[in-house]
Amino acid sequence: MAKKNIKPTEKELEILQVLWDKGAVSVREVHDAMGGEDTNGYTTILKLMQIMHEKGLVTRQKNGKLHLYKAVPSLENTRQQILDKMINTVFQGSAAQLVMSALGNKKSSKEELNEIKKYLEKLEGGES
Amino acid sequence: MAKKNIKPTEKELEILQVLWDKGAVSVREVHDAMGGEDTNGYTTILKLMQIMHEKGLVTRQKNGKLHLYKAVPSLENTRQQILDKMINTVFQGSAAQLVMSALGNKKSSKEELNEIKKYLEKLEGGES
DNA sequence: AACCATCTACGAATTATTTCGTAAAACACT
DNA sequence: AGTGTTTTACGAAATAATTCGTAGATGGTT
Repeated sequence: MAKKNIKPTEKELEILQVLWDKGAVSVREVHDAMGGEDTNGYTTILKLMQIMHEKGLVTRQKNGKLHLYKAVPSLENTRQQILDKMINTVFQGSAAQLVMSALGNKKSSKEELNEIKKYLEKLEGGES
Repeated sequence: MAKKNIKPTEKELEILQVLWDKGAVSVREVHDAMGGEDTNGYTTILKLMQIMHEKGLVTRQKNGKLHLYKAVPSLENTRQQILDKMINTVFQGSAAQLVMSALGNKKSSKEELNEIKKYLEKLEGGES
């Protein structure tokens, strides 16, 4: 059992978003990216990120006075993780149902739909 | 503002699953369906359902000694709700990305893939 | 060195969620 | 009416997640 697979909380996910987007950043940058003091207190974000560090959700590195944080789990893994769970708890184990719900809902652009179609064909080609 | 859109918690979602599946059922039925006393204490489920009633997530009706509960939010609505949120928080607003992640991950059966393809074509046909 | 702005550490309050024990009510059956 | 089983009501404990205040550390600037 190599992977611990710690499940990020809601707020932690928001922070991970920023880290995935920006790479190695300071608490302040995250705080700003999330909407600044109007949205969350600075020390709130700081604390959260410290907790994430304890949990192993992020690594950090000193840079002068401040710490630069990086996400540990990958965006892809985390997506899979969350998708799997959602498929099981809300879509009765059927990825297809989820897909159709997702498409029916958001009016995706033609390009997006085409992209998906291509993707589907590739998938079908790959499986005998 | 007609809809309140109360967000069910994790456990509440599990209960809603059962209600969507079975219609109008007693606490005991839900409790059983969720794995019985090994999984959750009876009064835990009861309490949860009482809270859900307060929140308006379920309605209930007396039937002799017991209450029969029904889900208020629809399965479809709830799915959309959760999907939307997930698309925004983890898939950068792109339903297509979610779809492809979902398909790449779970090896869906050929039938499922075909179903999706048909669905896609219908969608494309519908939009000029 | 003294000062200032910014950052970290940390404890603790607050809020949300889940779990459970206990007691009273409801009904069925003698 | 009395007993037993099942259900409800309710309070409160246990746990998890979020928020914030305060103090001390750090580095830059004069």
